[in-house]
Amino acid sequence: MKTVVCLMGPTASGKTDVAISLCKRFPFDVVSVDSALVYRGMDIGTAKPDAETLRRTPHRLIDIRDPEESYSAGDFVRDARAEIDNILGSGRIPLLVGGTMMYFRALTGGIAELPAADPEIRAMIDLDAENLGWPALHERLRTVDPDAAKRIKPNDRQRIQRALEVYEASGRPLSEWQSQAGAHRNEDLGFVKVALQPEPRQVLHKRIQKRLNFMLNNGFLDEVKVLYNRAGLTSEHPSMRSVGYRQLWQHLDGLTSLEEAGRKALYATRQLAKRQITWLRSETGLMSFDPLEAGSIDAISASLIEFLDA
RNA sequence: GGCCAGGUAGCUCAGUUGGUAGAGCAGCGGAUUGAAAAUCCGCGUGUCGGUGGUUCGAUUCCGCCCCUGGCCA
Repeated sequence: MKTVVCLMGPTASGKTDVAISLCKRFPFDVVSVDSALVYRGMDIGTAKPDAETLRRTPHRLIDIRDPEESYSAGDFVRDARAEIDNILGSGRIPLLVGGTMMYFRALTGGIAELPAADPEIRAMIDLDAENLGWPALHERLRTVDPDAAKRIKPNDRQRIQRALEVYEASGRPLSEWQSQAGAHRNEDLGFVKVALQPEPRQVLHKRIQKRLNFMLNNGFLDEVKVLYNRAGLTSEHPSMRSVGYRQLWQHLDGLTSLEEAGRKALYATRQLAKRQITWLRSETGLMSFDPLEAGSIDAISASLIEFLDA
């Protein structure tokens, strides 16, 4: 069984620094697990490692999409598996680093084979939702896929839409697809999971604030302006719904002051961190470390050596 | 100094014809199967500025005091 190391943690927990340190001690090659770092031209607001860092410590699955394109958990599982095989094939060890917990979950726990997203079907569902409201579409879902309707809340537009989309695209309910024995389980890989969890929460909040201020003082708004001025890009694109970008876009739309946009971006980042921490709590077999504690790198290294020798 | 408005949750505010109070935001907990930095679900955290009075009972009515903002001096 081949070992793959996962380094997970909430935003601003210092994952990149830890990854770089670990790369100096082990024959690791880094794969990014981040739904926002995949986009080109989104550098400052995503806290993407800078060019010099990437030159010294290459990260795979960064800058692989245009912001007008979308990327999905399914795409990630396919891409990540290819990169992992690549790294293993060269005799090195994959280090998966990131904060997109659903990507980790999909990779390590498997993800069902499903029809891909279909923009036309989504547009039609959006139109229906505008006329009827999401709870009505939830009722529609109940008739075609009662199991999914039971699971999905009447206001959860994204999941209602996805479930209806799958049914309309394939004629089979989402629940049926998902109950098929999990494809892409990657059971031939041994995932070693390391989590970075700074304590207490307030410390993470301070780091988030400091980092956001730094971004705003170092060209974040200009970066968003460039994206804002692109003819084909809208606030509806998944890339532009990212934390920070969304709020600054609203400011450029004249809906909020810059100050308010900054405040809202701060709130959104904290809430993101909270959701990431919730994912981590439900993760099993995790080795947790506080990255802000002295000697944490040594502690992580010591724990990893056991697994890497085996 | 005088007059007026206000002082209620971390913030912005609502409210109680007298029976110790509730929204939004923030925060906290949870869910999470091709948009996941997304999308949802749940939870009110409080000397109602202070003090004295009236009252069975005062955050609410009255007096005094303190604080903030505005107007007049």
